[in-house]
Amino acid sequence: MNIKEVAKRAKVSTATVSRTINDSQKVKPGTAARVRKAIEELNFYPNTHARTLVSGRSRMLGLIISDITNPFFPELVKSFEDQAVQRGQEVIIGNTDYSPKRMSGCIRRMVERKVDGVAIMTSEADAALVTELTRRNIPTVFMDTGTNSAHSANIRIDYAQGIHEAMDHLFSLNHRHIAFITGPMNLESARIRRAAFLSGLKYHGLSERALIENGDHRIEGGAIAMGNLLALPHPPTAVITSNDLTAIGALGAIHQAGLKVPDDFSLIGFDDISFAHLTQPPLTTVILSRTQLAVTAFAALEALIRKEEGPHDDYIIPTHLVLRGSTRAI
Amino acid sequence: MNIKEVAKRAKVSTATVSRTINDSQKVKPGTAARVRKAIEELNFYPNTHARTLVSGRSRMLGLIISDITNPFFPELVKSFEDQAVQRGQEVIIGNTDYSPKRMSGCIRRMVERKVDGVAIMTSEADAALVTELTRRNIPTVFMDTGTNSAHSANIRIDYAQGIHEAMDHLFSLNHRHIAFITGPMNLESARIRRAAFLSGLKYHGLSERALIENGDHRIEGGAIAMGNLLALPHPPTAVITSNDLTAIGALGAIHQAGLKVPDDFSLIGFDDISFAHLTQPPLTTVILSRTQLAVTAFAALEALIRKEEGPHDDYIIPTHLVLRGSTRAI
DNA sequence: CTGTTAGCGCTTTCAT
DNA sequence: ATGAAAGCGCTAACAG
Repeated sequence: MNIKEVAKRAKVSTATVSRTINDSQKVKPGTAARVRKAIEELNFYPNTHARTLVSGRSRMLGLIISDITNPFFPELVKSFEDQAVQRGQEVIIGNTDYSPKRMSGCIRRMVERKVDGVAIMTSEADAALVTELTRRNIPTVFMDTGTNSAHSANIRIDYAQGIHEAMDHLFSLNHRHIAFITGPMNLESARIRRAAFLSGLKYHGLSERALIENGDHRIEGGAIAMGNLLALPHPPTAVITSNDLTAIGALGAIHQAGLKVPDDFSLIGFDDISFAHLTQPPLTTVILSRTQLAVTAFAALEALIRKEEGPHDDYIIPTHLVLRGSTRAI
Repeated sequence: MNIKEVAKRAKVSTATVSRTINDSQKVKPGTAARVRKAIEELNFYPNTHARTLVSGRSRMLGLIISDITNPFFPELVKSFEDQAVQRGQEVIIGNTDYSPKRMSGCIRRMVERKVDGVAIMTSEADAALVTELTRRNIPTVFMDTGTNSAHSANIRIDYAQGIHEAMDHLFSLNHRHIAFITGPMNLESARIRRAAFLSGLKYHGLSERALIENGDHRIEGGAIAMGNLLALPHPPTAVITSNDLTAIGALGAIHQAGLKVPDDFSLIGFDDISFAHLTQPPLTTVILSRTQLAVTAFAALEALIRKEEGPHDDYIIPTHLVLRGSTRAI
């Protein structure tokens, strides 16, 4: 079942069938209709691999993420795929599992499959591994890392805004002794959040009371860090965490200690993963819209693929505080 | 950059390069080494589309799921992809969003991309839509629906086992008034769970006290159903739900009413989504291993693709109760 | 063991 | 507006 059979049935050449499939203007409506009828009758689907081979465009996009089971990613993946499918593009996904080795494997797969572009949405991207892409001039979009160039774009996330909103909120609730639980310090994005906390403290004239514990962006780390905070002679009255998983761990530690949120502690997370509003109490947190991120990344990638030249706008994703039940005034 | 340039550089024919790439035995080690060196130096990656075109095999698999943001799926997707990547296969994912129309779109994409096989892991599969696959003799694996044939296999999930284990557990805890909150009754898998509850009741001689509320496999439905149960003159002492989301909704309703789990109610979920152990208290639930499901589906698909004839074994995934903190004796 | 060559199904000049 | 024909990069006979 191929274009030849369609051509035979419609009594035209394969070129005309091809033109019809590709909506070329130069086909007489009557002829096109005959071709379409034949396609319908034969249940013909064009072979994308043959098309790719000759056109050089695969209509496939790569999407590299850290781990689909990390609740940050599914929504991102879904929105990105929706965009792609709407435009007739396919998405192939790469899970790096936070490993540089697997990352380079992902990139290799993308190159082999001749993707038209790739979005690297991991927080731990390693610039060195991406040379394979740049060398081949494959359009690439990064999150948080990398720079804008002819074949790549960087989506910046404004972590600071959300953190500052969280601190303003806590400040207005009379909290003056606020702690921060970080993510892993080898992550650029975790360092940015930590820095935003520090600058917020400064803004409110609280710099001398900086209270920081290290977490790992996982539940366990949050629980341990919170334990340390609770053991302090003067524990903080409020805690901001580098992500929601950390906050969930902290919440557990607080409960474990027989204390309550928000009565004894105010707690604010970051990310707004889907489970954040299901905790007891529902977690006040900072939203980073994965949909917005996906839509922006896709648009940036498309622009790159279409080689839209000129200094494109900076892509930047805002973050915002969303109030739920885990904070209260003292 | 293609096989020709590699051939030129290694001073062999393209056929020899192809043989080397494909680990054909008929290449003299020395020649193979020279070819590999050239590949390395030129940074050559074979074009998969050309390979597909000539070999007829795309080394791509389709995986159709309902919705990647439904916590049931990410783990399934990850395990399936892991298997595939290990064997040099790519996975393209289709989200049906529970819509037959989108399902048929997914299938069309799979056919166009010439996938070697497809795993349909939605619970709401519509047999009619799949004819496109069967007509083209594309190996297909289903979950819960469909039958075993030359080009398709069915993975059965033993929902009843887990439900019965849950009921035995509750019975041993002296619960005699047990309710069940169902999923949407148009889902075969939800009907099976409901039937398992009924048969369990019968087994324990409790048939005359069947107490069933309808849910929708979402949080809201669970909350509403639990509200109805709480409003009863004689509320049950324990509740089993058709999935974890329903249990989380029920948990919220119980808390809302000022009651506690497991003190006032015992609660058991189903699925063991990743958040199930993060609730307060951690949810006792029935595990359906997504990893096992993915591994089995992948193996079944591979067997089909290799055309391993003969009446293959029935594929069946067990389910088991996992004890956590939401049940207690009365 | 290695080379030559005919396609795989499609798009795209170049003619007509 | 349509057709003929030359490849896209690779694999798989078939020859040697």
